[in-house]
Amino acid sequence: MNKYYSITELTREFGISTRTLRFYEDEGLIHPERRGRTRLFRPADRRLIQEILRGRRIGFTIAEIREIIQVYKDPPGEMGQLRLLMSRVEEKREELRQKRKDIEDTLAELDNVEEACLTRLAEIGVGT
Amino acid sequence: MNKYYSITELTREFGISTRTLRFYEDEGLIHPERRGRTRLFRPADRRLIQEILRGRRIGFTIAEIREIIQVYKDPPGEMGQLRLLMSRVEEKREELRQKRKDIEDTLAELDNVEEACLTRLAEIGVGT
DNA sequence: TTTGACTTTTACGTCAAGGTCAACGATAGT
DNA sequence: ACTATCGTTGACCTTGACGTAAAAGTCAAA
Repeated sequence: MNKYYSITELTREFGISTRTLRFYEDEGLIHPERRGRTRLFRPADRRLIQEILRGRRIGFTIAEIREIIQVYKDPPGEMGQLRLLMSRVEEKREELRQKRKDIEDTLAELDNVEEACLTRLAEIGVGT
Repeated sequence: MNKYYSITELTREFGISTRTLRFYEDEGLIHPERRGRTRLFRPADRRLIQEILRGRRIGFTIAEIREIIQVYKDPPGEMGQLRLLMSRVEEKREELRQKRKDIEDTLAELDNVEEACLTRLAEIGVGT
């Protein structure tokens, strides 16, 4: 069985362009199979793309995403490397926690904006 | 009294460049006062810059940030405009909620990475 | 067999968000 | 008077993440 996805199938599912997927391959993020020159994406490739897009949404660069992928498929074996990796992971987490806070603050602000809008609408409504 | 901040004072506080602040002025995000040609930033400007940087951290573009600022200083008075604004605000909120979820998922993943690292370190430690 | 939908590679274009550099003015310290 | 430090404008440069167009191959349906 082993279903394959075509490139446009995936671009449609994820709302991205073929250029983007080819670009991600050039950048070493994904490695779809080939039949002749044509790319064949397997479920694992699909899941990887989902993760890439998630990384993109939260503002990771291609380089950062590549790095995370590397860690997953090939965790370093040497001690110093491991420690280095861990400290970099901790940095990333701190950054993400900050970002989460930023988002929560902004969501709260947007609540205010919405309320102000509703008030304003009521005023106008009354005047009409 | 009415304290003023100099441009470098602010760049140091926020870890950004003078170019960035001047760029934000060109883009109409801030409007510091002037004494001659020199910019004078007031506390209100400073707070605005903080909000701009928060927007930047969560991935808003300059245009989006400008738009939000506009809403704050000049909420639309016309009904259709208000409805339009509210729907756009709701879109933004949905986007932010998605982003928050992405961040939480990624934080969970980074937990796993860290654990894997610790396990690996223990293995190496034992072998040493 | 021609049309249409899909695929490929190569290569130049674009856009946002600043970086960088030049050339200069104002002010303060030595 | 000289040097440092901080400020200005204006112009071009850079980087990341793709967009877009050209030229061509594959395959199924009409």
